[in-house]
Amino acid sequence: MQHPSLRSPITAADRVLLEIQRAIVEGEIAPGSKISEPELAKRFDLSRAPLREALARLERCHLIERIPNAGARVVKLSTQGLLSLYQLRETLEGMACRLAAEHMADNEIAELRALLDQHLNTQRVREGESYYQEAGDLDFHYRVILGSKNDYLINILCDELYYLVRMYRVQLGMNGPRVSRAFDEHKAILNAIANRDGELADLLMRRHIAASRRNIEKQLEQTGT
Amino acid sequence: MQHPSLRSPITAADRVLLEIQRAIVEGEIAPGSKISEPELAKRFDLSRAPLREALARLERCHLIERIPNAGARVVKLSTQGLLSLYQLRETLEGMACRLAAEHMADNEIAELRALLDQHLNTQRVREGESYYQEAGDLDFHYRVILGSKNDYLINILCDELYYLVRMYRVQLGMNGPRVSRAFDEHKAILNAIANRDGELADLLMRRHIAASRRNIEKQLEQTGT
DNA sequence: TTCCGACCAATTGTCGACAATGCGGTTGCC
DNA sequence: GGCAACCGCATTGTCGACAATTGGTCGGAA
Repeated sequence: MQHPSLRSPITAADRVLLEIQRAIVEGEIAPGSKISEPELAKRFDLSRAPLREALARLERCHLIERIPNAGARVVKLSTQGLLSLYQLRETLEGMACRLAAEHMADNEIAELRALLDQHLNTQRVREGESYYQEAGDLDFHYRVILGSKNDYLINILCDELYYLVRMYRVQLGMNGPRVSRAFDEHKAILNAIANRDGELADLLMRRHIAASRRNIEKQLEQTGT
Repeated sequence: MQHPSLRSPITAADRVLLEIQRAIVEGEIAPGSKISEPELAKRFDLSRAPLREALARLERCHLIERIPNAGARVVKLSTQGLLSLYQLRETLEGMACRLAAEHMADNEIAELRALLDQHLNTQRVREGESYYQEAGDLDFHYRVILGSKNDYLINILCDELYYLVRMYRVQLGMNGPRVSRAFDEHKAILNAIANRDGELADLLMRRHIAASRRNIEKQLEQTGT
């Protein structure tokens, strides 16, 4: 499965999936709250069949947890969960960087560099708007991951883990002073990839994600357990 | 989602899932062949609703590939796919080893050591029977993965990747002379974990899986592309 | 002969209703 | 008064039928 919006025919299940995904990630549906199939079916005005299809995919990207004959609940954010998630991200995205340094085409690297400059400019203009930072950051990470050319790795990171990552970042209101530093780290990672130094790219990406984790961790502890 | 057989109520979708999983892994349903929902529904004597639920989970563990409005096909084995899969396994199971060295309880390690001795004995008796080797090997890897105590990592390896790993091994008839060497490697990995040397455990597991990959790769090239 | 377009059968996506299971409140007993 | 079993209700799992889309085939025109 790839990102639904990229697949040719957009089915009803796809639409409701995107809608619910957004609602959960942005906290519109509260973490830990119960998912009622009849209620959601009525709310989106469709039958339970496509809704269940959507729920199956939501479970796949860890946004909900289902128990047979008992229903589904939205996941709860926790320090433990954040730690496990970012621990995995460090390893996987580090691996992605190493592979990207081997497999990315020269023009892909050039495009990525252009993207980075562009994001840096829009960032300077729109100081403090976390949305653009969020989008820009994700864009960079996505491209590096795709550059690994490993389909299983791409699937896990982009389809199964990233919605949850976004959920943590959005719900904890990430912006703060880390924004500009993140751009520098991206630049360094890109340089390592451009130099075909996979080992360094791996290391830098791990540190980059670890720093991001500490940042969120701090925020989460402030907000409360 | 955890392994279906471990969840309390076994639904109809679970039964047919296990059945089809087995059929695909063992090659009873040919790789690349089309999956017909009406046909399977008739074959297992149930409606298409639970069948589609099963198909969704089969897609999740990469045993089938679905295209909207066009149907599902059993995955085809390929050198490229094997490479990507084992590349990922090296990284993930290496990580699992490192975490297991940190988090496994002493009694868990003791149990794992007992398991290894037991498997070694049964292996000596049943020389050449690849089934027991297969089961024993998986058992070892599963325990190490569970020892990592990282739920996301456990989910990816045990629920999403391992059916595919088994598919490659079963369909290529893995037995050969690597059996006894694998036991020694397991032993070395366990020792590293017992010594709480995560770095070494990581390295040894990566080598262990790389060796396994080369073994299968050789077999796959002999059999044909 | 080859390419293009429309038809047609088969398959997938969706729907509404029924059956089975789990949960909460109530009642009865210790 | 506390605990346990019972019962009704809501929710999930399953079913069969209908609608929408696809892929292939047949026919016609360049």
